[in-house]
Amino acid sequence: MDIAEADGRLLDAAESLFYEHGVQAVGMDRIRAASGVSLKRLYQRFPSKEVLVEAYLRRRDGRWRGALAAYVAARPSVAERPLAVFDWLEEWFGEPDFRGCAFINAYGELGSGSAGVAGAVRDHKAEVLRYLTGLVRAAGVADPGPVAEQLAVLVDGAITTAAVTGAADSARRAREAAAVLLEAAGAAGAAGAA
Amino acid sequence: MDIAEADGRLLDAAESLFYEHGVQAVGMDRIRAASGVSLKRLYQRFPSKEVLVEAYLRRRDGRWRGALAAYVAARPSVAERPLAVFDWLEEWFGEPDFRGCAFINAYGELGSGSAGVAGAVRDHKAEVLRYLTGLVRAAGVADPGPVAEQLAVLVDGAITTAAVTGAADSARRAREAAAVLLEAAGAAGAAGAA
DNA sequence: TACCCTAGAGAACGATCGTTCTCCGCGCCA
DNA sequence: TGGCGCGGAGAACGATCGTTCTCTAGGGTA
Repeated sequence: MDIAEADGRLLDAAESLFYEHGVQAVGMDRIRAASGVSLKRLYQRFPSKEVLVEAYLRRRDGRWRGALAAYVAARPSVAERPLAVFDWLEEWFGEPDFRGCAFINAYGELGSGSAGVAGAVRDHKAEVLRYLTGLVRAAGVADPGPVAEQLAVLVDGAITTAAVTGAADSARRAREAAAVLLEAAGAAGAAGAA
Repeated sequence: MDIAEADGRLLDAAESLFYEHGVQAVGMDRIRAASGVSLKRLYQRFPSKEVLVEAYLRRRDGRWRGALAAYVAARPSVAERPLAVFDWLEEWFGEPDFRGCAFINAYGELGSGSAGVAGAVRDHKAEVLRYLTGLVRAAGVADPGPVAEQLAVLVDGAITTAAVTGAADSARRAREAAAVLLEAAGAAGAAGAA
């Protein structure tokens, strides 16, 4: 097993275990068992649990935003794309292992004690906001910043609501709200389109 | 020290420590030290940590909603009250010990492992939604359910955004969004009022 | 064939956790 | 006054944590 594969297996195991059970509830030995990588190699690649947690969050950030962007980009109309974000959320909420936002969960658990984790979470939220701002601008809103911030609030709210209630309809409600906000802000006409 | 005072001191200590550092990062001995209540009494009143955590959440739920309702009820106009929720959030976000939603934090940390905690979190969110529904109805919206759900999403999103960014302006953005949504739903004229 | 470096398996270590137990001193009732 | 029970302080216990160490086996090089 080369280094790249060991890293991948470690991060895969870390992601599924940390996300499902929380960070503190999962010991390093459990990651070793799930990954099949020895403890020695684990500590060679990630010299502490905190480093591994931050690496898990940063890789998940890239993948999560990549999957979202790929889904949204498939919509031909730029006016629909901001709303497509919420369609993607609804699909995500329906997945059986959905358990809320990994970044908010990690921040609530460790944010006050780990600067690295807090930084990864802040970076993720900032990137999402940047991405939403681009979508809103492309949809024809002259001043996209405020609306994008509103959409970001709706995204986070929909995620946490779905996590707690276990139902996916918060995505629908957030989508309807986003449509109203976009229309009020002067976006091109697709607001409200199914 | 009688039982009521011991309970109060234990829950006070649990609330400030659990909320600031997370549940798993705080040991029972630290709660004993902060409360001044002996470990023996602690376990007489709360026979396990999980029971204490759930009691902490349920007491916080009552106080949190009580403080919100008191603030909102001071607004003379029922049409303004749904928006006053976000004014209260903005004040809360500015407090130095603000660290996000205690319920979402606890759920992310323990939700998959503790049915009692998960139930307390779900009950809290359901009560908040019930309260918002009443406010929206009183503001003159004929079908308050969907709008109240949207406001609940905005509330949760504003809280988590404020927690991660450390800035209180997500409350303003959420308030503006709520005003647009209420007006679109046919609420009485105060929407958008400062 | 003899040697060395690496990696794996898992024991070991010190710390800390939730929980229980021991011991002691103080206040109440006869 | 003497005994009794309750509560406080904190040691103790077993488990588990993050991290390191030991031991051993195997493969590449002279």
